[in-house]
Order: sequence, then structure tokens, then C-alpha cells
Amino acid sequence: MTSKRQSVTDRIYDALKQEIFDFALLPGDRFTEQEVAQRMQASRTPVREALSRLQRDGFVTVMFRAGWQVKPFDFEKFDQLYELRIFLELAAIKKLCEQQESPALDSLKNFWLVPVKDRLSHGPTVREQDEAFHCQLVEACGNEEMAKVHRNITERLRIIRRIDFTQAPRIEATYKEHGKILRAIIKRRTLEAQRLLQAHILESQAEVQKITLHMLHQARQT
Amino acid sequence: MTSKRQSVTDRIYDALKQEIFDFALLPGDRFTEQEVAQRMQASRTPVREALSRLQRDGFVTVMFRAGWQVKPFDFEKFDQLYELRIFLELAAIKKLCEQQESPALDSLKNFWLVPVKDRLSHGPTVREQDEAFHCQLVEACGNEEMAKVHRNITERLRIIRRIDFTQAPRIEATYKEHGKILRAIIKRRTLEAQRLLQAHILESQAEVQKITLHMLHQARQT
DNA sequence: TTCACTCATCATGTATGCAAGATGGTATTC
DNA sequence: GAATACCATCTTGCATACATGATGAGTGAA
Repeated sequence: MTSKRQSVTDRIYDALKQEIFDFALLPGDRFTEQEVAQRMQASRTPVREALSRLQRDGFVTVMFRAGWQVKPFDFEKFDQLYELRIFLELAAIKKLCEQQESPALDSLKNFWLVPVKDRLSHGPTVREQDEAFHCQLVEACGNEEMAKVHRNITERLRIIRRIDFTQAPRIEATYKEHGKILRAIIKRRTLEAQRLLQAHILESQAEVQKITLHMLHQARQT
Repeated sequence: MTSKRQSVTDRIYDALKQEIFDFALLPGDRFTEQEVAQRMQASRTPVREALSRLQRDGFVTVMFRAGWQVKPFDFEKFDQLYELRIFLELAAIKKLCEQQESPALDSLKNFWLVPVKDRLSHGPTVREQDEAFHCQLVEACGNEEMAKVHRNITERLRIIRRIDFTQAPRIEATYKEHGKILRAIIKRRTLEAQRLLQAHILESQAEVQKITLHMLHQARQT
């Protein structure tokens, strides 16, 4: 129903973002508006607008009269985003635990607090659901502005977080940790929930860093 | 030096934002791209781009083929922004207190930790400096992404925060409170600094709410 | 061989033209 | 008199044309 209102700009914006997520456009790649316009079967105007949004979102940069570039990997920036993400989610948990009721948590419970046999095992799907878990946690606390900032951070981290969830142990751990966090929130144990969540994110971050460094090391050797 | 690179779009973006801050464009006001283009002596293209940025920043909204509107006051949103701002600044203080050194704090000390006779008294100037205080606090902790989010929030709250700082007692209080916060940070008393800062912001928020409600009440009576 | 300069080419930034749809006023009907 | 339908006008969304400055290949001199 909302799709009717999708403009050409929106379509191109989504498509480009997806290409970046899918590594069809690699970090550091350079391209022109004309190229994108041809590929997307549109004129430069909506392409420019879409690129402008993506720039504001932190995915691409424009070089004055010299083309566009997919933002190169910047590990310091990723660390900052992880840190900010942790702050936001800790704040969200604090708010959640202070609330009397939080019906918004129900869908989370229904997905994550399930017996082992009902759990998913497909890596990419679990990554998607992991993202949803953290986003919904922030959304549930009722501060839409917080949720918006958090969503942007989540998207910007998606590129490297996909490296996680490639191995079964991490998937299993994710289920276990999410379960623990939810139960702590339900029991209104703020500090415990915060501690668990911080550990959960840091662990995932460490995993990603490890693999990323490995990839970098390999790349340098070639 | 950086001004050379200011495009027409940038100029219009800044000008429009300033007009919104100055209430030359009032919340709820509707206008067209053509109007702005004429006023700014430019074509619709850069106007559109500037408006698009302002929309993303949360200052205006576009109505499909029906003109633009300065975002009307939304007090619930302001509360959310205040809350988010507090979270960010508390996190910044935590980081600052954990750091060994923080030379970035020096300019803050030089401005706020001064004898009474050296203090400014001009309301608008102090408001500007108050904004700078909080922004620099976040910048000093070294997370640029955090600082960026915080800056956007600060700008969006500027419209209502200008109501504050109209009375001498609030200016005096601001000096006193900022001084206390800085001293607590210098002594690495994290919790005390956080408590002071939260109280400081909540007080300012309460003041703004009081005056705003008063204004609304008056507006309804006319 | 290497460095510097020139100029054609190309990419973005800006202006303008055109189309689809929203709006508001007027006329018509009940 | 009220409500509805229709039409002129207006506004944004998209396409295209033009201007300005960046880039890099090629040439000439040291």
C-alpha cells in the first residue's frame, strides 16, 4: 500500500544501498552519476538525489566534479559506531526496565525464547533477525528519535557484521545470549541485562574484528 | 578558507536553516520551492537539494506535489530529543572520566571557570556558548559519530532552547552548573559529573517547558 | 629520461522544460 | 441551500541542457 508512493528516487536509493550491502559496489569503488542513471534507467536528477541521501547516511562521498565513491572501510569509524550502538542499547534497556509494561517485547519473546528445535540455522537469516532484535529493543523503549539513530548505525555496521554469523557456534551463542538478555529485562534486572547486552555486542564486535584483520592480512599478502 | 567551496546549495541550506532558527519561517508555515528560489536568487535545483537536506535533518517536510512545510512544533519529539541528548552526554562524561588526559577540555575550562567579573551576561551569546559547552564536551570524548548525532540534536532543540537564557538568574545558574560539572570531570568523579549534568539539562528542559506551556496557553486564549 | 605545461575530455553543479497529480473554486444537481 | 463533480491553476518529480572546474594524456624542454 505504501509502495505506490515509491518515487524513482526512492527506488534508486534502495537499489544503490542494496548494491553496497551486497558488495556489488565495493568500498572504495568510484562511479559516476551517468553510469548509475543508465543502469537504473533514469535521468541524473533522481540519481543525484538518491546519492545525496546516501552521502548523508554515510555510505558514499562525492568528489567535487570528480565522481562518487563508496566510502572506504574505516575501522576507527566502525569502532565508534559500535560504541555508540552500545550506549544507545544500554540506555534503551534502562528505559525498558523502568517501564511498567512493555508489550512491544512480546514479539521478541516469541521469536527468541523458543526451544532449540524451533531455532533457525541459516546464517544470513539469523543475522537479519539479530539486527531486528537489537532494533526492536530500542524501538520498544518508545523513543522514536533514538530508534532512528540506532537504525542508521545498524545499517552502517551491516557491511561488516555480515562477516559474523557464518559459523554455527555464533548462531547458537546468539540465541542463548538474546534469551538471557530478554529474561533479565522481563525480570527488570537492569544492570544484569545491560552487562549481558554489552558483553554480547562486544563479543560480536571482537569476532568481526578478528575476521576482518585476517582478511586484511590476506589482502596485503596478495 | 573552506568558504570557497560553498555551493549555491550550501548557501541556501544555511540561509533557510537560519530563517527557521530566527522564526522568519515559523513552524507550520507552508512555502514553495519557487518562492525560495526567487528569494535566494537561484533556480529550483539547489533549492530542492537544500530542502531535501533540511528534511533529512528534521526541519521541514514535503507534501507530495503540494508544497513544503516547516515542521510544526512537536513537544513529544522535543522530549525525546532531550532524553537522547542526556544519554549521549552522560556517555560522553563516562568516556571522558575514563581517559587519562583530555586536552580538549582546556578551552572549556578557560571559558567557564572564570571569576564572576569576567562572565558574559548577554543572553543570546550565553546560549550560544552553552550549546558550545555541551557540544565540545561530547567532541572531547573522541567519538566523532557521537558528536555528529549530538550536533544534530542540538540544532533541532535550538528553536525552543532560545526561550531559555532570557533571564539573568538562568545565565548565572548556567555558569555555576557548568563550572561544577567541569570540576567533577577534572577530578574524575564520573557519577557526580553525570548527576550534575543530568540535573543541569533537566532544569533547563523544565524551564523551557514551563515557558512554552505558558506561550501555548496564551496562544489558545487569543 | 623526467618534469612541467597545455588542452581536450569528462563529471558535477546549476538552470530550465515538461508531465503528473493535488488543490481550491465554481457550477450544477438534488 | 448543500453537496458533488469538474476544471483551471499550481506544485512537485523527473528529464534535459548548459557552465564550470577537475583530470589525465600528450608534448616539449631541461
